[in-house]
Amino acid sequence: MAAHKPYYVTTPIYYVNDVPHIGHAYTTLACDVLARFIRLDGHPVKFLTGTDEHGQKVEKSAMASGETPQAFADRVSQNFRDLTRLMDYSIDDFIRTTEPRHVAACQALWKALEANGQIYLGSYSGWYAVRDEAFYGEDELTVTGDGRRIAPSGAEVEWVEEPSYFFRLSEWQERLLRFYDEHPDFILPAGKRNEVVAFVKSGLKDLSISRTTFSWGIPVPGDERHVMYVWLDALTNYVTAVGYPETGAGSDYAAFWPANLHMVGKDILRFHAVYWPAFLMAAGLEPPRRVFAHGWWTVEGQKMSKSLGNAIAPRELVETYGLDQTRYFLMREVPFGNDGDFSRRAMLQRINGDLANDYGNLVQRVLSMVQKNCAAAVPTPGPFTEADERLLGAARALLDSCRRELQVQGFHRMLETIWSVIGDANRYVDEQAPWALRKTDPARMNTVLYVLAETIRQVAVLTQPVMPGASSRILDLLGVAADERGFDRLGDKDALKPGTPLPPPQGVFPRHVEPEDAA
RNA sequence: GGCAGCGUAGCUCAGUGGUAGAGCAGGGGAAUCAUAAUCCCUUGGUCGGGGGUUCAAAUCCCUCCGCUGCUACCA
Repeated sequence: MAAHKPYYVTTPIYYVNDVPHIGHAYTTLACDVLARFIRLDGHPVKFLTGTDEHGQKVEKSAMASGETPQAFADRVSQNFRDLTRLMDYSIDDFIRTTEPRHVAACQALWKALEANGQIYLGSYSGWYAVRDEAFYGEDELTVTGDGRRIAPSGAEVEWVEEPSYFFRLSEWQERLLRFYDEHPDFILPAGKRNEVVAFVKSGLKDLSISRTTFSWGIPVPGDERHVMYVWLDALTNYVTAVGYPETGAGSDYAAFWPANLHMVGKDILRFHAVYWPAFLMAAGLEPPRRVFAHGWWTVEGQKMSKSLGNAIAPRELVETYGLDQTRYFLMREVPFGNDGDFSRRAMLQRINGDLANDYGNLVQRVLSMVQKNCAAAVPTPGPFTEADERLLGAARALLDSCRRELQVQGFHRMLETIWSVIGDANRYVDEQAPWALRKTDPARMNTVLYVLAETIRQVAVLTQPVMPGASSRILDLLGVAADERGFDRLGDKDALKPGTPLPPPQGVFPRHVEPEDAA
């Protein structure tokens, strides 16, 4: 396979009406881990996130706070940029749907659809809830005593009828089904795929793709009374960012499209797995290679909600537990794709058990012995025993297993695999008892400590995508230069060099003690 | 209502025909290099209930109970 195949991964663009919470942080984190992993594996990566800034809700929120929609969007979009810095996301681009490049791309895509006969003017009517920006079916509504109609969400609806452009989605049903069939891993996890297929099989209706009831959006080319439907606008960001409509040889589009992965929350799967590929195919463009729908977090067993006020701010987590710890927990605690629960107890278990005790203490106990007994330098190994080879072999096998897991977004299994080697290493320390060898067989002690240090190097290189800060400190402690930390250095020929001077070890993963307990 | 999925040790989950598993939690022990961390041993499950197929079922079929998701234009 091409060794330097480019990889393009995207987060959804976040709606500026929201305040960033753990859910946003989670989606982007998963992409970041993937992006970092693939870069370390030697591929060019484009990692995109951004904000979705159009729509009636934004218009209304802006008005309510006495701002122009643009000023409002500027202000709130910044919250998501700040999240990038807080979480140390290695993004390559941050797109905003109000940027000129995006307006141009949307209008170009619209024209392409129009030129292909995929758009027609009709009219849309139905019960509409302004608050929800959504139409509801007659059967979904309840009528109050005074004759008002209320949507399931509690919002009042009104009858509206407006001219609207439609996309011929109904014509794409068979093509989509064939596409799902030919690309069985297009939608992950598999359960979600089945839902989407069932939905498409149940029949597709044409999709209203323009609105006239508000103006904060991208004007429809040639009919400026209409603005584009928010999803057509929003989804297009993925091609905007690779320079669409410039698609020629040498363009970013040519290099990175189709995207390898759109990471999304399970609530917006349909837009990405049905409408988006249909839009693209209808415009003569290639659909993305994969859409992964991940699950939601609950907090201490309860659903996150505004009314409960229990949404977790990423900043609070990072300040309380540390960035690497937070990133590790989110990627390790829950099988990726499932819903999961965030609890203080589980967090502490991961921080103290997995990080402080297993990983951190392994590094500390090994490097302390090296510091004291090997003149503060990488020791010189003698011949390797079977046990030595076994541990080194397990460590060297990690890269392949990690690759395999990440190919299907198995973040938790990747970490599980790495931790099995950390467990092997701790057992090996106990079995070999280098503290006893110090007196009986110093040469053998050197070999044991070398094997351990090299195992830790392998592990630390591989934990970089999840915990960039801590992994980097561990590699510093091992005397590995900053430019020697790619996956291409995991082989034997780049193993630790005996004699390399090492700094005094410092704890990398402190135990977390509850402030109440400490007092 | 329809379609799909799930229900396995206290907790989170793996296991899809061949003598019930992991991590954490609980109990006992060893060691002392290390962030009192580590290592070993161990308690614990009639695999949601019932019926069936099979030499053999957590695993296949039927049925019942419970839970969840999807069932179009809300990020």
